[in-house]
Amino acid sequence: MADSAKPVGKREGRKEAAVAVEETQAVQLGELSDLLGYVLKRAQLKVFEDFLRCVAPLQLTPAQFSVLLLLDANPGRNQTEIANTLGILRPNFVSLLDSLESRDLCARVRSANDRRSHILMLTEKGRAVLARAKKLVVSKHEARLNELLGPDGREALLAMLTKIAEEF
Amino acid sequence: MADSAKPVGKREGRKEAAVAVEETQAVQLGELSDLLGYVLKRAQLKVFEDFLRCVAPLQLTPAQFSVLLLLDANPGRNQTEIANTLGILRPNFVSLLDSLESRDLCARVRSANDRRSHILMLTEKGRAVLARAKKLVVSKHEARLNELLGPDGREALLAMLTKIAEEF
DNA sequence: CCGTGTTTGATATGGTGGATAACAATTATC
DNA sequence: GATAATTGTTATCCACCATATCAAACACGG
Repeated sequence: MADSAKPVGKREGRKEAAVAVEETQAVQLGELSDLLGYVLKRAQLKVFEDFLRCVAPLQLTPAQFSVLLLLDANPGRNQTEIANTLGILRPNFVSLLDSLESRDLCARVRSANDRRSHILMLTEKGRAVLARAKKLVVSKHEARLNELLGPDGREALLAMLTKIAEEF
Repeated sequence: MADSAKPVGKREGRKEAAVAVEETQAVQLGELSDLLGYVLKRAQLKVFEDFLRCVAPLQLTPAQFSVLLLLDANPGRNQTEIANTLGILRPNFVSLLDSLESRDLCARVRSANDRRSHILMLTEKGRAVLARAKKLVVSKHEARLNELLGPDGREALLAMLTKIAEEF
């Protein structure tokens, strides 16, 4: 703290010099841009983000939407079966179902065969909401992806991702 | 509970009957298999899972690895800059850095120009670990993806995901 | 200079998902 | 009929993400 504490270089304090000379030079991603896992996660976040926007009027998360879809395609199944196919652990599936049931989108019905299990089914409202959600997803969400990648690009992407998801 | 409570059919008690007749029929994914977001997330989980396995000997998560990569490619940057380019919020980046610094993989050095900020740098050990991690990632992780998709397939996938991550 | 506003790293905190253990009720098995 | 397994549930823990706030340090206008 003898002669120059700040006087060091107010004239081009590295920030101003940067603006003039190098515009604060952006951070280089480097090899990160070749890391499939990194780009994959980034893309996934963007896609989910857009999904939420597109289906916002119906207040459905990707997980909730996927449950409604499964219930519609698989009537008569119980919680364990639905949760398993979605890769959700049974304990965590309970509150997810609670949220849907509290909104009267689906219902748990005690099975007659096995009184331990709950048969899951969509309510009328659930079917209606699902139908509207599907339309939003197709007309806004997937449409935007189609626009960005092209129909064939989207198919190719889907095929490769499916391969990874199933065989990796 | 009059005549047959259990006697209903021990011989094919609905589970056994299923095994014989329908093998407990798998739950149908239905339209879920065409939902890009769903497949994308599934694939992402698989890839991260494999990454963890491949780089397990070095005890590095994808996030930690990406930080080491960035520090190596961008010497002299501070926490805010690194965190921002990774999409990590500054508060959450603190503990992530703590974990790396406590293992002596990187270090925070007070900047001379701006004594608020910490210049981040890899330690010798950090560089060594990063080098070993890179080898594992390339030789095991990315190699497996190459094997599954083919070199051109992997490139095409990377290109489309990058497009989504950047332009979506 | 000085006061106001901003930035940086940090802490605290809340919310959400994922994972395990344990439990009562029910069913399966022998 | 006793023992084991399954189903839904609760409780709990941990990892991530997000917001508000703070002290220290800087920037800037008067």
